[in-house]
Amino acid sequence: MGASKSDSFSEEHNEIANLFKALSHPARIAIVDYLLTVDTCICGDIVNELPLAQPTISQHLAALKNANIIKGTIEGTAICYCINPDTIDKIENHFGMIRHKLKNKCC
Amino acid sequence: MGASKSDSFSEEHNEIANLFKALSHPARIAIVDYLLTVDTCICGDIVNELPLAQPTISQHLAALKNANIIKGTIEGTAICYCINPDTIDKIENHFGMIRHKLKNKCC
DNA sequence: TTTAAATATCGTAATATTGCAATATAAAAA
DNA sequence: TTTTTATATTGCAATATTACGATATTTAAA
Repeated sequence: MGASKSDSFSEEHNEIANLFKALSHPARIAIVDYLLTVDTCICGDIVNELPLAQPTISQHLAALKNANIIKGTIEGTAICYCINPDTIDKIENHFGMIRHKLKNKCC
Repeated sequence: MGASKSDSFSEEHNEIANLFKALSHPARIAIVDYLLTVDTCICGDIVNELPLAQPTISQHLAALKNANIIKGTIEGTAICYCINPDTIDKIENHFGMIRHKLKNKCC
């Protein structure tokens, strides 16, 4: 075996796990952080910010985009990426649920 | 290569990425969900709830414990796991930061 | 049209994760 | 002490992720 048995779990559990997986690498956290720090929607200068080669960063951006955590629009030869607030909301709501359920617990 | 270049990233980025990695599998999401649903701190009956073998669940529990997302206390031959609210706080604070930084952005 | 710039994709090697059978460990019960 | 119960660890096979050089693609500039 080795593959994750995603078929055995609920759609919701798979969905939220995939969001976390998209955020489970320091480079992708750094990309999100950088997108939040720069004032405008920025483009490929992320390559200059991170100690990774351009194809690697492109892959990480694709992973974030695939999970809807960022969105990008074509701008000449560049692509302008920015955070997708809707997905941030979705994750925050999940923690809201956790927080709510934790209220009546023993720990 | 293949290994993550964690040395190249900040301590903080690695730490938050590790928290997300611990939550990046549907089985571990299901475990957290179950721990939140059951009224008391529960023990090994998670094995009966999930479509995975006991050693696999033990591994997932170890991953969650290693990330401080759950904590466990020995109770006879059983171990009583429950959510660690402090770590939930830590993750929520991260999203609070994101939310705050998003306020002044263009997207 | 040719060149330059920015990003994506392909191919591949190295490493990590996932899952489970078999086995070990540890404490309660008989 | 022996057995049972609950959990952890080991070893291994299958799959996924990470990283990057080489190359493709696409659009602006010359």
